[in-house]
Amino acid sequence: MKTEPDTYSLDDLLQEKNRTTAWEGVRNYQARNFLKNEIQLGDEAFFYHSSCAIPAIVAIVEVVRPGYPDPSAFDKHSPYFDPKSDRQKPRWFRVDVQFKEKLAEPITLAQIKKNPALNDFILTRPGNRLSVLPVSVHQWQIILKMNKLKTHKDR
DNA sequence: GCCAACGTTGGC
DNA sequence: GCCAACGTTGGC
Repeated sequence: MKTEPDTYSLDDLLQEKNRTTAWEGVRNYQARNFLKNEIQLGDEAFFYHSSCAIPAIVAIVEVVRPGYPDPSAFDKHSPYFDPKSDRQKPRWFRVDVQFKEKLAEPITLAQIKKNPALNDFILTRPGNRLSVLPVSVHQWQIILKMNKLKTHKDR
């Protein structure tokens, strides 16, 4: 799951109540379908910083509430407002995620690109613009092996 | 700031 | 349903 740290960073997540946030504002149908149909309660996800100096995976989060309608689409004052989404037939969905672990060191996009075992990873495919994208179990394990985890559960 | 790649819109 | 124009994403 990608986020621009200037807009919402890992530090922001860590300051939330229960270190939990609603992953709202996704306005891409393919990403929406992952949020709505694919993501299960208890799934883990990488928390990725994009559009910044060093794009990288910085943490792991856990889905604590699976897909449900994104109310920011109904809010005229939200930057994510979409007049074409109505409450009877919501167009956009979100999930809630909770902080789980912070990586001891970020796994950078550059590192991921250099790893031939991750050639099929959607993140590194040219022109990829999905803000929510699937990671196979195999890819997940390869990426985790690229770095040691340091937990911050007791902070 | 540039620009490639892609998604969305809307006329036809 | 096609496709040109436009907007957005996101690495560099």
